[in-house]
Amino acid sequence: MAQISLTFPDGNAREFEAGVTPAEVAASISKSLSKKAISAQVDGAHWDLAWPITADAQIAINTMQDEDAALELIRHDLAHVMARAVQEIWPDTKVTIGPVTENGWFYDFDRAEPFTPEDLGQIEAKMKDIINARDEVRTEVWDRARARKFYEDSGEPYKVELVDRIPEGADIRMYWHGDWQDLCRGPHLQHTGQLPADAFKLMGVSGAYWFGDVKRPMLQRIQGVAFRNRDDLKKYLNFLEEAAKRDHRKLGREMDLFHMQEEAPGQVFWHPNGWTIYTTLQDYMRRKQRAGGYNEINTPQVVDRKLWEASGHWDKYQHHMFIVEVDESRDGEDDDAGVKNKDQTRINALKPMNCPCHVQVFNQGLKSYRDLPLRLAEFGSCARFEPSGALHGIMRVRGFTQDDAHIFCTEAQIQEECARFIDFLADIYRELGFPEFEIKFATRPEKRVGTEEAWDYVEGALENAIKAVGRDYTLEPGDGAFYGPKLDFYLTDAIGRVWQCGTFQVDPNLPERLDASYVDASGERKRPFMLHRATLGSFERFIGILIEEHAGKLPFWLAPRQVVVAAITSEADDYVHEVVAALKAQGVRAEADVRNEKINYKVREHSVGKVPVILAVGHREVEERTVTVRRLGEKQTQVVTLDDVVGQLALEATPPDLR
RNA sequence: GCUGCUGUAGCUCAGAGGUAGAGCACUCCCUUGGUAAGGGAGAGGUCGAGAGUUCAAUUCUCUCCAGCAGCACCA
Repeated sequence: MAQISLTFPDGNAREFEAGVTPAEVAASISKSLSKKAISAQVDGAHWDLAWPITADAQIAINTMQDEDAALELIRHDLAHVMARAVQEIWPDTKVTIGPVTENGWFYDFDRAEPFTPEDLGQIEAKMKDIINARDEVRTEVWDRARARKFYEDSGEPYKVELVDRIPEGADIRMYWHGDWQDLCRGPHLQHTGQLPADAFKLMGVSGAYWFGDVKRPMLQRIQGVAFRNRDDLKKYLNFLEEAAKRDHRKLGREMDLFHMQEEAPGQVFWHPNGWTIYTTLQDYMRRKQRAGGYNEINTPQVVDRKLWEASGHWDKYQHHMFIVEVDESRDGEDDDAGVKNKDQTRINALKPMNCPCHVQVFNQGLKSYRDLPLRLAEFGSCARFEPSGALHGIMRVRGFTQDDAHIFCTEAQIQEECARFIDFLADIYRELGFPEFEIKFATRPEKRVGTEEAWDYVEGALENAIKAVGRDYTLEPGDGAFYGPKLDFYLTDAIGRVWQCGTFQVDPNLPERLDASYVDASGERKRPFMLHRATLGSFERFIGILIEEHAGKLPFWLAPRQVVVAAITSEADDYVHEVVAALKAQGVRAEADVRNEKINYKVREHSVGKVPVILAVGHREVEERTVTVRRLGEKQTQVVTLDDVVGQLALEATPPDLR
C-alpha cells in the first residue's frame, strides 16, 4: 500500500496509508478529537470525515470550534433532518433540494396539501427526535444508472432530474441517516446527535419555483435558521426583532412621514414630515448636481407610444408600463358624451424612464463636439407597473422619482465620465452617512447588440475607471444590459437585504434608435454615447434606506422635525413662541409644544417621535433667557443661553455640502 | 404574476353564526406639573369589497382588492 504524507496545521507531517480517512487520522491523534471531529479541511477543501485521502495534503480536523465549517455542516444536515421529518409525517411528500443559506437553510417540497404554520411545530418536534436518535450518517458513491433507477423506483422524480443534472465525472453521492435517504454531495456530520437540538428554528413556509423557473411547478419551501448554540440563535432572533422596529413602513407611520392605500398601490402619499425629508434631500442633490456639471431639465410624463416604439421599450416592457388611452375626438365635450371613438384614440404611456425624453432634448438644435460631454439631469417622475408581489413599502414602488441623468459624450470620454461619477456618488454617499457601499460590475450578457470590439473597449473603460478611483468591486459576468455594461451601487437595509441604488450604464444603442448625433471636429455627423446614471436611484427607495439605517433618528439636517420647544408651565408659553421664532428665523425646523401636559409626557412623546432636540423651558429659563437642551437618546440635559442654542442648532441644520 | 398567510376604531390587537370590545391616540374638564405615559369624562366602526349558504353572516363558502413572507421580476 502506498504511503502519503499529511501535514497538520502546526507544520508537522505524518505518513499514512493512501486512502486514509480524516476520521482515522483524528482517531490516531486522540480519542477525544475523534469524538469531537465534525469534518476536515484537506488542501483547503471542506472534507467529509469518511472521504478517503489519496495523495499528500495539508490537513486540519474541524470541530464545533471552527465556526464556518460547523455552521455549514449544522445547517446542511438540518436540511436533511427536516426533509426526513417531513417525509416521516407526510410520506407522500416529494423531496427536492435543501441548500444552506446565510443564516440557516431551506428545503423545497412537493406536496398537494399546503404546510400550515402549525405544521412547523410538529416538524420541529420530529427533528428533535431524529437528532436525539443519534443516527449515523453514511454515504456511498453510486453510478448514475443505479442512482437514477433507485429514485425512479422510490417515486422521487425531482431526484431523478437532479441525478441527470450532475455533471459527467462528478461523484454521485447517496446519503443516509437511519433508514432515510437523500442525494447529496456532502460533507456531513458523523451522526445526527452532533446537531444542536436547541439552536435552530423553522421560520416559515413560502412558495418557490423548481429551479427558479416560472414555468416549472411551484414547490413549498420551509426555511429554518440555525446556529451552533442556543445563545447564538437567541441573538439572531433578537436581531430580527430589532430590525422589525426599524422597518421603514412602521417608522413611516409612527413618524407620520407617509402612507399608502389601496386605491394607489405602490404609490406614496407623502405627509408633511416625509415630504420635508424628500425636499431637503432633493435640494441637496440639486446643489450637488449643479456643482457636478449637470444641467437640470424636466420632461413630460405622458408620452405617445410612438416614442416608446422607437426607443424599443414598447416591445420589451409594454406589460410593465401604465398605458393611458385618450379619445381625442372628445376634446372639449361633456363627460357624458357617448362611447369612445376608437379611430381617434391616442395611446400614451406614463414614462417608465427618462432616457428617451432626454434624447429629445439633446436632439433639439445641432450639437457640436464642443458641447460634449453634455450632462442632462432630471428629477424624473416615472411609473412602472411592477408585479404586485414585488411591491415593498417605499423601497419598491410603481410611482417614483429618480435622480436621473444622461451624459452624452464621445467614446473617448466614457472612462473619464465614469471615474468622475464614481467620485461624485462616493462623495454624496459619504455625506449622507453611507461610507460603505458595494459596486457590482456587470458585463456583456448572452443576448446583446454591438460588436465584440465595442464591448471590449467599453468594458475596459469602466474597469479602468473603477481602478482609477481605487474602489473594490465584484464582477457579475453576463449581467449587463443588452446594449452595454453597467456598474450598480448597492446599500443594505436593516435586516441585511441589499438594494440597488446608484447605477452607471453605457448605452450606444439608444442614440442610434432615436437618431442622436453631433458634429465632430472635422464637420462630420457622429453618434454620441449615452451614459445612464442615477446616484440615489429613487428618492423613495433611498429615503426608505435612510430611515432604516438610522432607525428613524435621521441626522439633524434631514430630520423633518428638528426641535420641539416644550413649555413646562403655561407661564412660559410666550417665551416658547419667542424661542421657536428665533430658531425658525435661522432656518431651523422648530415647533412649540404648549399643550396642557406635563414635561414628562412631552419628552416621552417627542422622543418616541424621534425629534432630535427638545428644548424645555420653565420659570428659570424665562428669567435667565436660556433653554434646557435634551438630545434624543441622552438622559443628560444642558442649560444653554438662547443665543448660543440658536447659533448651534442653525449650524447643525446646515446640509453637509454647505458647512 | 405564483404559493401560503392576513384584512375588526387613527395605531396595536381581542372577539363570536344572533348586527362589536380593550389599550394607546383624539375631544372636553380638573390639574401648572422640571425631563420617557397625572386624573376624570366623552366621542369614534357598512368588521377590505361583492356575491352565495342561512330565519339570521363581520363570523361559513366563493370571487375580487390590498397587505405580509418567500419565489419570479426589476429597462
